[in-house]
Amino acid sequence: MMRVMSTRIADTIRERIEQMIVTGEFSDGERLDEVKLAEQFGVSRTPLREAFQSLAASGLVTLEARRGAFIRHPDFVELVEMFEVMAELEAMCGFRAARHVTAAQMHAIARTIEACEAAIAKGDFDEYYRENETFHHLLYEASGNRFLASEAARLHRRLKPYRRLQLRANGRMPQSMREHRAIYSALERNDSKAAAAALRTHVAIQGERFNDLMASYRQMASLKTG
Amino acid sequence: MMRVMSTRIADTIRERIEQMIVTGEFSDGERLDEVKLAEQFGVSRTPLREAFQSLAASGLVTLEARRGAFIRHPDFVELVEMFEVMAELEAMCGFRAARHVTAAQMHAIARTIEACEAAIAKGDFDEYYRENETFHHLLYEASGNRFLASEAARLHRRLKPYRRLQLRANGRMPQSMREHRAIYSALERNDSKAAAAALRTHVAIQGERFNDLMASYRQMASLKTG
DNA sequence: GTCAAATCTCTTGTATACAATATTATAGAG
DNA sequence: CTCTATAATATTGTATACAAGAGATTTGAC
Repeated sequence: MMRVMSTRIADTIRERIEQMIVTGEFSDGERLDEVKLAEQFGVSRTPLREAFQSLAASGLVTLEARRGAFIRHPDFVELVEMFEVMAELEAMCGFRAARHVTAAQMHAIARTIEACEAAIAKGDFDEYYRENETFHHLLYEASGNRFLASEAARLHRRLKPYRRLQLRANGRMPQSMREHRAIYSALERNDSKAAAAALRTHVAIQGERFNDLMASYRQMASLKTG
Repeated sequence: MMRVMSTRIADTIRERIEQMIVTGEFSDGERLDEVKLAEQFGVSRTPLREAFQSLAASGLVTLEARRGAFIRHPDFVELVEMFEVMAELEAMCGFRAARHVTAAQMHAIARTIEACEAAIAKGDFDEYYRENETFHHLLYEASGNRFLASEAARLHRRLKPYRRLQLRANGRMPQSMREHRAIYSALERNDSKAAAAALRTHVAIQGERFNDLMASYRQMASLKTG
């Protein structure tokens, strides 16, 4: 889980631009100016172009030949689609985890659930987000399918900013915690179908959650164009 | 489906290297020599490095900081894992397609099935592979979830060389065709669960198919080290 | 005043030069 | 002979220079 420190400028730049994108510093469709950004970061265009490619690979920007890199915020429909796939991937993780999870993994999962609840009690949002992420990553690992785990983690990461807004938008945390416990319980009983169903519910956008996301999306949209 | 012609050297290089990787011209773990390849292709290192990044994004090579780009053939376990995820993604496509598929899409799917059968009758393998790919891509589109479709297509593409070997290894084509018809039938009846199940069976590696893949993998492995 | 064509500028794509790090070879000590 | 430290070499990472295409602007015709 610990990131290895890289001395590559391109990687650093990539992270900084990603942060800027995620915090809504660019509007949708905006072109990323190579020379301006290079100047701003005090580097040449070379590492910037590498960063652009990397960002394009994770879908945050699109590269158009001889036109440049353009910010690509998912529209609302795409966002729903992405959450739908995320739900299914997590369900798959849960399904498999119910059979493959080890005692040590169950212990670690239990610990993050408690840490989440403690964070809520303290009102420490950042702590909650961190522990929540750990919870999900542990689940991916517990699937026993490392490729699945990496794909799930990739999409999870991509959805991070939207999930965060969604949760912050209203007091969904207690409900989310109950779902965590339901997932844990299903794993404990080695009930694959229940685990899959619990995770699908936990992640999917349906009912009021749909409205929550829409609200948070509008909020982001207003940031973007502002 | 038609690829737009790009004049970027980097893109051309990327495709050529990908082709070389896929046809087993590099051994697993082999380092791709920037200067040698640049010379070989008659270009500078710049577009080569871009191609490396792109290849890394699709998982064909891994980039190690200040060490270079290394060929990353999936080992057998990883391959099975990837097919497992592919099966689930296709099942998801089928599940959704059973509800969303249009008459025009059904027509197009029927046409590719017939084209597949005609290709088998003619003994035209390349034709079969092309039509089979179209069949699956049509299914992805029919899911009505464009993000899902793009993710499925991405993984499908990544698995292409292995699927090809697997099919060629033995006379699985007739069975595969029966499964295509079963999928079509499920879609026609708007039976989501049946469509999902049929696709899971079609793609998943289980029973004898496991042995087929293992055999073809050994074949590739011998190519790689040879 | 509007439209089209040509030119000019700006931006990306590629090549090359330079810097910094990893790998290998070599020399020396034990 | 082996192990370690140091130097030499090779390779990647970054900067800069150059080439080429896209977009903007100006000029001209109608």
